[in-house]
Amino acid sequence: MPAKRGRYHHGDLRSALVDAAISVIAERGVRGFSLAEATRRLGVTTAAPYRHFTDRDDLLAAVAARALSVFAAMLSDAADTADTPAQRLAVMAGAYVKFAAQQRPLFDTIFNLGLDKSRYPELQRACEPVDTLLTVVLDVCDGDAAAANELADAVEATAHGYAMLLIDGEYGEGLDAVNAAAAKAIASARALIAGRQALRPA
Amino acid sequence: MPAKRGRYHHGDLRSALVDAAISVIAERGVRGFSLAEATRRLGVTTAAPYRHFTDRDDLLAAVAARALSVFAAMLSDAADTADTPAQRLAVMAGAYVKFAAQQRPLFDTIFNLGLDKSRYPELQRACEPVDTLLTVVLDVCDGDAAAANELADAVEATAHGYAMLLIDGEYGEGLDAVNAAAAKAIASARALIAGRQALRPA
DNA sequence: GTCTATATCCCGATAGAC
DNA sequence: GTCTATCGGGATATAGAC
Repeated sequence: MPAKRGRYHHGDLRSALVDAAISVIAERGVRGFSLAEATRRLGVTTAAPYRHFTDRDDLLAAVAARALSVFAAMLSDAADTADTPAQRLAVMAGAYVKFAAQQRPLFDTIFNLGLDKSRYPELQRACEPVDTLLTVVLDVCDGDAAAANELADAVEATAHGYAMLLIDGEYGEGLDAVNAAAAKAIASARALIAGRQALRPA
Repeated sequence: MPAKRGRYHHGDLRSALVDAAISVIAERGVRGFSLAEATRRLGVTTAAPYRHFTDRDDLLAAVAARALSVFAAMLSDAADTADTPAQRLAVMAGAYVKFAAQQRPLFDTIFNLGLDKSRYPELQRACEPVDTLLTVVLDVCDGDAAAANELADAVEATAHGYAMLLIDGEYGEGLDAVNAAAAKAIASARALIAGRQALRPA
């Protein structure tokens, strides 16, 4: 690794661009992102990225893929702190909300960018670990896979809703709002588990 | 009403701009909206809107306000089809999801535009009817206002999550996906009501 | 693998005429 | 209340040199 600093001529511009994109998104929001600004921060020209990405969206897809792996790791870590499947599902709901708040640029890149996921198979693959994690509920439902999916969907939707409303400012700003929303997501997950009979189509 | 058509010189450009904005958003997405495109569709120049709105965001806030009134009406209509408070809450969750799908430009303007709601008091007021509607759960919770708020929050978050994931394409496209998501939101609302004991901080 | 230079396009906003 | 004209800004993307 030569690593001549100061002017990304050292061969890892691709990865550096992903980092730069994240910091641009962090400061200007996901819809304030521009490729030009990212290159400016790295001291390269606007033409440089086109060696590594076909276009602007291609770079953003790479950002989303990285974001998904961080997301999956966070959910996984949370799950490891619990001992029962029901507890695992509940704490993952809390972690989901905290991820949205603590890693907002990443969360926004995944969910608020609106890129055609179908066009980036890389993203489809990156989603799988997250889906897999939520399947811990299988035990809760006595091995009924269909019931487990309904429950996992419901908890995911609830966590997602709290996350979105939180970053939208509906619960206020600051750490207290984050903790409150996460606690509500956990409590809701428990309520869904308790009332899961009602989830079945009957 | 003079109503000289053909070139909005008839005095209702303000309202026409709101309509045009909605159709632009419908076709290009909420982040593809531009003031210039809206004026183009009306056959007026880009300078014209500034008689009626201070800037681009001011117009979008007007769109959001109209969207919120449509939203509240839809929730209200749904509530009227049910007889018990619990049923009312559940069908509103379903209507929430359907609104997102059927009036997507309006839904996106409310929730996916990311405008500073604090800066537009007009919007704060437009939100109140929606919040009020969700308070029907007071009866379900035996008059316990705190418990009712928790439950209303949980149902709102769940409906919001299903709505967002639906329009994100997580459940597929088409009418079937919409109906399935709405049904899930209703079932989840019932499950939350059934398991509401778990919502209390304990 | 990056740079220089450029082509092309779009946007929001304002000043002043009518 | 709308138009004409324009300013100033920023974006993506490509061609060709090094």
